[in-house]
Amino acid sequence: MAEGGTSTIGGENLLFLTDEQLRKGIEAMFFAYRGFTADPDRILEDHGYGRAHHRALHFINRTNGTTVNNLLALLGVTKQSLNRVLRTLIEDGLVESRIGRRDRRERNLYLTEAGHTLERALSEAQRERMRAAYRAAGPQAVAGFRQVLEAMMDDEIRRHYAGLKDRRG
Amino acid sequence: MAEGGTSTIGGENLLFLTDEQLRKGIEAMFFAYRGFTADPDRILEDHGYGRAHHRALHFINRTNGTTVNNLLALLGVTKQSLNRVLRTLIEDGLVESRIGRRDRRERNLYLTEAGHTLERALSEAQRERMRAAYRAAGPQAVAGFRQVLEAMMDDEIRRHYAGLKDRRG
DNA sequence: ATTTTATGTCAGCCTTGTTGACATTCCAAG
DNA sequence: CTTGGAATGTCAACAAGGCTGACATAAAAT
Repeated sequence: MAEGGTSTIGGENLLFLTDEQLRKGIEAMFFAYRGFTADPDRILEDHGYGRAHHRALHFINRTNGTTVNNLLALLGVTKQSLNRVLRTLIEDGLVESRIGRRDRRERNLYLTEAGHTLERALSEAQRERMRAAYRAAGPQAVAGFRQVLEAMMDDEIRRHYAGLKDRRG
Repeated sequence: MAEGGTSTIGGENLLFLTDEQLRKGIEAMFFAYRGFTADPDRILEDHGYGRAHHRALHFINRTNGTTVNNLLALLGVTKQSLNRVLRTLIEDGLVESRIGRRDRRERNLYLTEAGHTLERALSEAQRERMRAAYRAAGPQAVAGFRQVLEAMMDDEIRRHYAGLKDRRG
C-alpha cells in the first residue's frame, strides 16, 4: 500500500495529497501538540500556574527586557489577558518590571533568579521531549519538520519567528 | 553560519542538537499550531462554537458511530467537559446520539447532514492550509514532519493515532 | 496645550477545562 | 431472581484564561 507516495516525473518531485493523507497530518499535529505541552503542564500545575504563564516566561527569557506591547504581539492575546498573568508572575517574584529608560511609559520585563529557575525547568522538560523526537526521527526529518511548520505559520508570525533577536539591556 | 548542521562521520548521519536549535523547534511548534487552528476558528466563531466542537465533529466523522467513552480517550478531556459540547451539537442537530444496541448504556454518535456540512467546511479550511504548507515544503519535508510529530506523541496516543479505524454501523 | 501612545485596572462575559453527585444499565455473585 | 458493583452518561457548580468595553495615568509627540 503506497501511502503518501512521491513520484519523479520529468525531473520534478510531485506529491500526491489525498484528503486521507492530509487528515493524518492534521491529527498528527493535534496529538503531537498534546505531547508537546504535557511535560511542562505537569510542572506548572505544582506551582499553580497554567500554560499562559509558561508562554510569558518563555518569551521574556527569550527577548530579555522586552516590553508589554512586544509580548502582546508575540503571544497574540489581549493586554488584559496578559496583564493578569504578568501581575501574578511579578507578585510571585518571578518577573521584574522596570520602567523604560528611553521611554518611561514602557515597562521592560526581566526574569528574576527564581524566574530563570522555573523557566529552565519548564523549557528543559520541553527540550527533552523535542530532543528525543529529533533523535528518533533523524536529521533529515528534523529539517523537513521545521520547513513544514514554518510554512504553516501566518505571514506576520513567520517574521516574528525568523527575526526575533535578543536585545539585552 | 551553519545552523542545525548535520555531519556524516563514519557513515552515520549525526545531528547536533544545541539548546538554541531545540528552542527554535519549540517556537516553531507554538507558532505553527496557531496558524493550524486559525482558519477553522474563524468559521467556528460564526456559528458560536469553539475548538472543542471542532474536535468532537472531527472525531465523530472519523470514527462513525463511536461511543462517548471512545471519544474521551481520543480527546483527552473529562466526560463532563465533552458532554457539554456534545449536548449543544445534538441540540443544534449536528450530531445524532443513538442508544447502543448491544449495550444500552452506550451512546453511538453520528453526524447528521448538517453536521457533515459543517465538518467539511472546517476540515477543508484546515486541509487547505496543510496542503499549502506541504506543497511549499515538498514531499521529503512532509515525510520528516510526520516522523517528528509521531515521535513527539505520548505512547498511548500514538497507538490511537496509528490504529484508528472506521467502524461503520 | 492638546493629542496620541503605552500601560494598568475594573467589570463582566464566554469557552472549556475541572470535581462531585446522581441516574441508568449491565453483569455477575449469591 | 435479586442485589451490589462497575460502566456509562448527565447535571451542577467552580476555575482558568480567553474576550470586550470603559476608564485612569503618565509620558511622548505634535
